[in-house]
Amino acid sequence: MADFASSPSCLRPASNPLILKLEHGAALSAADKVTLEELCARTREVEARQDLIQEGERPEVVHLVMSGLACRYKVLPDGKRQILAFLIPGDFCDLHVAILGFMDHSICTLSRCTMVAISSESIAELTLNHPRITRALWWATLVDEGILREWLTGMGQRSSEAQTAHLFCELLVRLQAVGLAEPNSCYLPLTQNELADALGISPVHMNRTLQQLRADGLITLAKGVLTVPDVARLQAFAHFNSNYLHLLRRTGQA
Amino acid sequence: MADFASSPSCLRPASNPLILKLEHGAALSAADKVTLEELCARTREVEARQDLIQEGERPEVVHLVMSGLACRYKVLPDGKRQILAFLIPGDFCDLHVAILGFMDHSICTLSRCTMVAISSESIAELTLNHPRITRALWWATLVDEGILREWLTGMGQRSSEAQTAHLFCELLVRLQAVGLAEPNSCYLPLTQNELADALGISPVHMNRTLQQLRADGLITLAKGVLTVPDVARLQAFAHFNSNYLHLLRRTGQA
DNA sequence: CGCGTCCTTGACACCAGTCAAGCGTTGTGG
DNA sequence: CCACAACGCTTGACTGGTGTCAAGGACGCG
Repeated sequence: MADFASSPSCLRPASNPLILKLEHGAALSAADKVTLEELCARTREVEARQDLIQEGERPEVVHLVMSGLACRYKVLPDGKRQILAFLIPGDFCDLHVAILGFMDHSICTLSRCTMVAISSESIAELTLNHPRITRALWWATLVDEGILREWLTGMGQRSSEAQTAHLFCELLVRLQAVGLAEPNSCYLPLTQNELADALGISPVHMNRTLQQLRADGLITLAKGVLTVPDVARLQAFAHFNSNYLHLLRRTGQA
Repeated sequence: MADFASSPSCLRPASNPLILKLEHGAALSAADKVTLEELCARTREVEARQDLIQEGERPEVVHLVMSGLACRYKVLPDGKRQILAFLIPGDFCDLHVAILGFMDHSICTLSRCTMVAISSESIAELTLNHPRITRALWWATLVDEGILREWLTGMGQRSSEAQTAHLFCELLVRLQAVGLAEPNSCYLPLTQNELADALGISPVHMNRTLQQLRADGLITLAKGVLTVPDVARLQAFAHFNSNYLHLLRRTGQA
C-alpha cells in the first residue's frame, strides 16, 4: 500500500482515463488529446458516500470521474434505492443535462474520488470546434445506453448468480479499457449492500449469491479486490459478450 | 372500427408523430418541420411480429415508426426474451448505429406498423445543416436512456403491480404526446406474454398482476385497449412522475 | 366446425425477502 | 492497552412472493 496514490489497483489511473476511454470509441488526433488533457486540468477530491448531484438539480457544470468509483441511483418514496450505473474513471456523470436541463436521478461517490468539473461553455465549444471529440462523446453516451439495456436484460432474465457474474465481467473489461485492472483482478470497493442495490436483490441474497460464486471457484471478492481466476470461465458462465460495450480496440476476450 | 385506418386509437396518427414528439424536446422552425415531413415521405407497411433488425446487423438505413407498435428486445442463449423498450409512432429504432456501427439488440413489430427508412446520408445532412433538429434527435436519445433507467428502477425495486401500473402511466403519457391517446385510454395491442417479457416476470404472474389492478379499479385492459378510469389515482399508486420523460409541453398530469 | 392463440385458474414447489442474531474487523477514546 | 462502538459480513429460521406445470375456457379465423 506504499504507492496507494499511484497504483492502478486503487482506481487511480496513471494516464488520463477520459482519453483512454474515448480512444475506444473514436480516432483522436494528438491535438484532440491535448484539448481533452487541458479540460481535465482542475481536479477536486471528494470523500466516499457524498452526493455529487441530486435528482431535480440543474448543474451548470459537467462532472467527470478521474479516479475512484461513483454511481447513478434513484430512491423511491419508500426508501428503496436502485443503483443505475457504476461510474469509473473516464465516465461522465451528467453530460446529458446540457440537453435535458435537469437530472432525473442522483449521483454519489462510493469511494474517495477525484472529480473534474467542466463548464457548459467548454462543452459547447467542443461540440462546435472538435467534431472527433463530439463524436466520441456521442459514442460514450450510446455505450451507457447499451449498458443499461444489458443490465435490464440481466435483471429480468438472468439468475442472480449469472447476473452478478455478468456485472463482474463488465466491470473488469471496462476497468481494463482505462488501464485500471490486471488481466484477472481489479480494485472494486463495493459493499454487498451496494451490489444488492445495483442488481435489484436483497443484501442477504447478495451474500449467498457471492458465496455460491466463490464456492464454484469463479471469483473471489474480499477487501475491495475482485479476483477472477479464469476469466474465460466466468464469461462463459455469465454468457458474457462484450459487444454491447462497443470497444473498438478490445481489451478482454469474448 | 369503420375508420380503422385513420383512428388515433389504433396508433395511426393524424399528423406526423415524429414532429409532434420532437416538439416536446426542442423548438422547431416551420422550415425544420418541412424538412422532417419530407424525410418521412416514403413509408412501408410491415406485418405484426416481423423482425426489422437483428442483433449484430449493420443497417445502412435508420428506421422510424410512423404507426403501430414495435419493441427492442434481446434473447438469451436459453431462449428467454427481455423486451427493452416499446417503440411508438415517432420513435427511432436504430438511430445509434450511425455511431456504434452494429446493433446490440433486435427490433420487431408487435402490431402492423408503418415504417420509414431514412438513409444515413440524410441523417448526416441533418446533423450538418439543421442544428435544431440535431438537438431534438439528441434529446430523443437521452429520453430513451431516461426511460431505461426508470424501467431498471421498476424492475429492481417496485412490486409487480406498481411496475405494471408505472408502465401504463408511461405509455399513456407518451402516446398522448404524439396525439395517440385519449385522456384516459389508449390503444395498446400487447399480449400478456409480451408485457411479461418487458417487466421481467412470468406470464402467469403477469396475468394475476393485471387481475389485481383490475380488481382495484385502477385499469381495464381488454381487446387491445387500455382504459384508466382515474389517471391521477393510477399515477399515485405507481408513484409515477413524468419528469424522466423530459417533455417540454406536458401532456399528462404528475 | 376445428384449430390456434391467448387468457384464466388451481396446485405445488421453491427461490428470494425478511427478521434477527452473531461474528469479525476497524477505528476511536478512555 | 483495552473497551467499546460502528460497520459490514455471515448465518439460520421462517414466510411469502413468484415460477412452473397443467388443464380448461374464450375468442377469432380459416
